Amino acid sequence: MIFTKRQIEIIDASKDLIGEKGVQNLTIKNLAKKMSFTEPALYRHFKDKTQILSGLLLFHRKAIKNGVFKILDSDKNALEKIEAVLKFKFAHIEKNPALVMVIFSETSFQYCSVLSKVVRKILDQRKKKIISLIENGQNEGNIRTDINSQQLATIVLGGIRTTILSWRLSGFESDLKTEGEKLWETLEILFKK
Amino acid sequence: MIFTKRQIEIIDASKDLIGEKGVQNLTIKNLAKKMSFTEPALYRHFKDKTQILSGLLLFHRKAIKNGVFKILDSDKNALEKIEAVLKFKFAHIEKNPALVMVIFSETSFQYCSVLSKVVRKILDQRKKKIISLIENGQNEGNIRTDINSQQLATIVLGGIRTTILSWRLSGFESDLKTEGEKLWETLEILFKK
DNA sequence: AAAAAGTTAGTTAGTGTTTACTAACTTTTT
DNA sequence: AAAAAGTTAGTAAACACTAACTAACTTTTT
Repeated sequence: MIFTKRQIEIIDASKDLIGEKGVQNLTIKNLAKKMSFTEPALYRHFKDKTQILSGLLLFHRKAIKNGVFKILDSDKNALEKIEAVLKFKFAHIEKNPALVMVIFSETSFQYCSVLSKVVRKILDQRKKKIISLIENGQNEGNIRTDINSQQLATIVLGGIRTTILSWRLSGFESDLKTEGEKLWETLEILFKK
Repeated sequence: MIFTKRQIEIIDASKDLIGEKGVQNLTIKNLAKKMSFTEPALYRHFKDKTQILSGLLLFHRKAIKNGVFKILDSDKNALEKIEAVLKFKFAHIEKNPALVMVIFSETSFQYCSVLSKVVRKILDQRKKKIISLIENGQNEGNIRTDINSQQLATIVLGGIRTTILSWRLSGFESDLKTEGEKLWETLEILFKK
């Protein structure tokens, strides 16, 4: 999955369009206008619109993966890693609100098989990663073991989701970073042995 | 907010269409076909498409409200009420999957002010109700007080959200009821004093 | 009680706009 | 000179919605 310069420019413009007015604002026409060239020119770089959107998804997944990888590779304990990942994600999302809109739109993509597969894969991998982190924490003796890792992961993911949703419904005006920190405090208390 | 017979039929048909293939499957054309009459006839009953969708939202909110009201009015303690509300909601959603698709689409509606207001109001009220329930539980001494009600509500809502999302991504094949019960077990352990 | 007037709920036929996308041609880059 | 990246001008399909009309029923007037 290698993108050309222009493709990345287009992906970036798409992200901006979505950030401005949601997924339905990403039309070929608007995209061409934002890129300051004509609609057919876009098709020199992407086969169709779906490829642009899945490009956006994959491009950012790479970025997130890299960030998370560094954290997982560090010598922190599992609980600290979860904390770091959480904070990293909130920071990334605060910088790229458009991403949330795309990921949150599983609904819209549910019947566009290409996109729904991409989204599902991303969500799946994320869940697996959190589960294994929690299991590490349980083995280290930092996380309670009276609730299984799957269920604890549901709580983590849910907390993230709800926090981001509130932020979005506030028109991105509340402070996501602070809310993220509050969430972490709560999770820490709930999870500690 | 009173609906005629026909309006309720149309709302029901809308629900079915959305349930079949998502929100974007709800077009005037499809709706007319499902109702076995022509498109313009729809406009005899609803001013425009937005009114149909917000009708769907409001109609079901009423149903849910009634169900929840009975629970809140019962003589259970707060923790038991939360449990009952949770189970009631999972049951209602399992019966009406289309509803989730609409509510989950805050994204899609974010820039349609009429619908986003309706959705936001629903989510807001729900949150308030849960917060006050949790506070009751804290006063009764059944729910831990070292985490404030707002944060605990985030955890509850998040858990619900994630559970439903998993179910949806599984193509509605996993058993929502069972998953809901598992979630409750977890929440009960986490919340108890 | 009968005619006139109005209402309800449907029809046919169509509008204008937006959508993603394409064929054919031209310019720019290498 | 050839490939890459742009243009103009267009397509077909989908979209929400409307104008004009009508059959069947109800209400009002005489």
